[in-house]
Amino acid sequence: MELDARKLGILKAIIDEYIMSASPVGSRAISKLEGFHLSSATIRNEMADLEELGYLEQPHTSAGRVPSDKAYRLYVDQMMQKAALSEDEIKIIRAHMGAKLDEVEAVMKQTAQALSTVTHYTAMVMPPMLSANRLRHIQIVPLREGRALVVIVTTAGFARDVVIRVPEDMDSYELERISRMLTERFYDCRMDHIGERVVAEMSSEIRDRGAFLGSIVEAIEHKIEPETSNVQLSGATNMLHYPEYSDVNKAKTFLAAVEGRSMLYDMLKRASKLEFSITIGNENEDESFKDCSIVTATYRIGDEPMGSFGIIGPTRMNYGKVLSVLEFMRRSLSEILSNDLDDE
Amino acid sequence: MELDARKLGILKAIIDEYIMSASPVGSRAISKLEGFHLSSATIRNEMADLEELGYLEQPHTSAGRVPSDKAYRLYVDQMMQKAALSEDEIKIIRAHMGAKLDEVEAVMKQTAQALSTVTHYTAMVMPPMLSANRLRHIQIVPLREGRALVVIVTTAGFARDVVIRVPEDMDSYELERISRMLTERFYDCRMDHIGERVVAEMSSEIRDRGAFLGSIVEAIEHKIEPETSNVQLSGATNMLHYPEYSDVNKAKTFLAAVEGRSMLYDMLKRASKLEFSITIGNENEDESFKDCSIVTATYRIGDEPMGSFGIIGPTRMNYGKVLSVLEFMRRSLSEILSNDLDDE
DNA sequence: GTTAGCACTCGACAAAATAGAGTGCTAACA
DNA sequence: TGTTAGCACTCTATTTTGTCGAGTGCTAAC
Repeated sequence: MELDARKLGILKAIIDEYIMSASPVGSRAISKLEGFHLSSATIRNEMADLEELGYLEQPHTSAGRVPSDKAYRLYVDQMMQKAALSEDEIKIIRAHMGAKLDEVEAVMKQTAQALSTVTHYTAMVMPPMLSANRLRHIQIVPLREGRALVVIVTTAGFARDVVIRVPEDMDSYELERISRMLTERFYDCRMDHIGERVVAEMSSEIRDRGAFLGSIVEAIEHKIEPETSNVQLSGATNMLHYPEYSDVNKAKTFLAAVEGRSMLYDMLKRASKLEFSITIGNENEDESFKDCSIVTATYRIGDEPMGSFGIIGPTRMNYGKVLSVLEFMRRSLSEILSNDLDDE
Repeated sequence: MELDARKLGILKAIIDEYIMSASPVGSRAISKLEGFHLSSATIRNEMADLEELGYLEQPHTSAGRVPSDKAYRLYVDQMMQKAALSEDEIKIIRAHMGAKLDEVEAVMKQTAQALSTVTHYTAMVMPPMLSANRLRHIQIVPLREGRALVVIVTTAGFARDVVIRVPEDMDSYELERISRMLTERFYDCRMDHIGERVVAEMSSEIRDRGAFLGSIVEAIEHKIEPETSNVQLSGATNMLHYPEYSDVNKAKTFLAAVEGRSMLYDMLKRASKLEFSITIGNENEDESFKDCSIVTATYRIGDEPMGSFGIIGPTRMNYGKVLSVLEFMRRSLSEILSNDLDDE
């Protein structure tokens, strides 16, 4: 038995219907649809076949049928059509992304909010990696005895800071001197090259300060990547609208998984290697997302991938719409951030 | 009719019972309690009185009775006894607060987690105000044309940054010069005094740069206060354990109110004027917290109040325990942050 | 002032009845 | 051979009904 055009059509119709209604689809509903001139009995036969092939599932005898993860995968890969954004949706996004984009943090937050508002799902956004940014300034500020704060500023207007230990015998003048030297020497150097260059160029010069320089390099490399707490999350409660989560326990599992944000961080990190990615239900590694689909996109500045963002929704998600939204947002984001970086 | 000792005792027993069980308390349950040698009929009479006085409510004829907000208020003000922390609880807190407290951000996060884990309610923590901190360093780093990043470092190892506009004709040397001058001049100055001192001492000197200095001052004053997004939240999903929130809609309202964190920010801000505060049910201004009680505490460094944190739970909250936990945490926090500031 | 007794109320829960959506199978049809 | 009408059957969701028990308020007696 194979998947001929008619079966495919029926499957698509079932999925579309189920995405709308969230309740099992029966043969009669399909047979009454425009475009099929088949009786419900015929549809029933086809549905039985589709079930045998693993594309449909029956919650119990005599309910309608529900698409399996396998069906969604097929749908996403071959049958789905992208849904253009409506005027209203574009308006909502513009409202969030307009004006005052001075701080990148704010851009990320607005992005997350726009995404969750437009899609009615849960949105997550990871801020840009600093790798492709260039260094503007390093400042080592002595705090209390034995501690200093390293502040690093990059082209895009990011400041990152981290507390390091300093040798007791190092006074504030020396720290200032080192700050100035590092800034001068590595001005406009790509952030992800600083580490090796420091090691290569400087180890010979300041031999007895090796350990100290090491800790600065470590700090820099560590701060290139965003942190868990920087992942913006928005609309987690949107999930409670959906019948899938009317059971409080399911809701709890989902919300708890999302609350820590470290799982989201990992997912976005992994996703940043791809332009777009879709993982459906059981394709998700984590148990708590077995009933969810996760769609992500990666935004770039120039050729460089900078970070990812995505949508988490029920497997019964409006994939077409979500993909369009992500694509739109990907472009806006790249634009906004490039402007921030280059001109204006 | 007045509230004699016996009525008070009965009311306290009812409240204690209801806090434990979450279900309406009947007269028999009370009469069987140690310490009352009264029949259920007598208790019933007293309960009828208490209801008339507004301390008890009846969900419907012939359920037991439930304490009103007024009753909780009385309970908290006069009858409650603090519950000492158990060994286990102290252990949990120590586990969170031990070690690696280099970054204040991390301390705040751990605090929130400790609070929510120990109490099983929702915890919120606001990071310290910078007002009492002293300036360590100001650096103005030119970014693209017409924009610069102001980075401010304070004694406690905080760095705050903000993008400002700079006059087109101002080059990086001048910015460096101004940075150095500001740092030297206001080194060790309290953050909340810098604004006025700049205005008082410097306006005459750099007359034509008034607007520019103004924007720096504004940036500093603005960044003294933490931002909405800095409020740490933990255990929001804990609320779903409680029968009060087994209704998905109630849960949704609560979680949505909490998700934005701006409401929490406002509450904590207001609370930072008091050592401790308890608001019960309807005492909360916001509609979404009408079924909650919120207990907050303010931590200090030396004499200076620095920030607040608190617990949100059902009105039927274990007030005694929560207060003890907050008190304990208030002390730990003050200690940890003082160490961070002063010695080590 | 306290208490035993009693009729009454009301929600929670379980069992039973009903409705309806959907299925699979068979036999007839084109 | 593929399609379809018809029908018996299955299963859930919903409603109805009945029962149980906790709790109350009131009265009368102690």
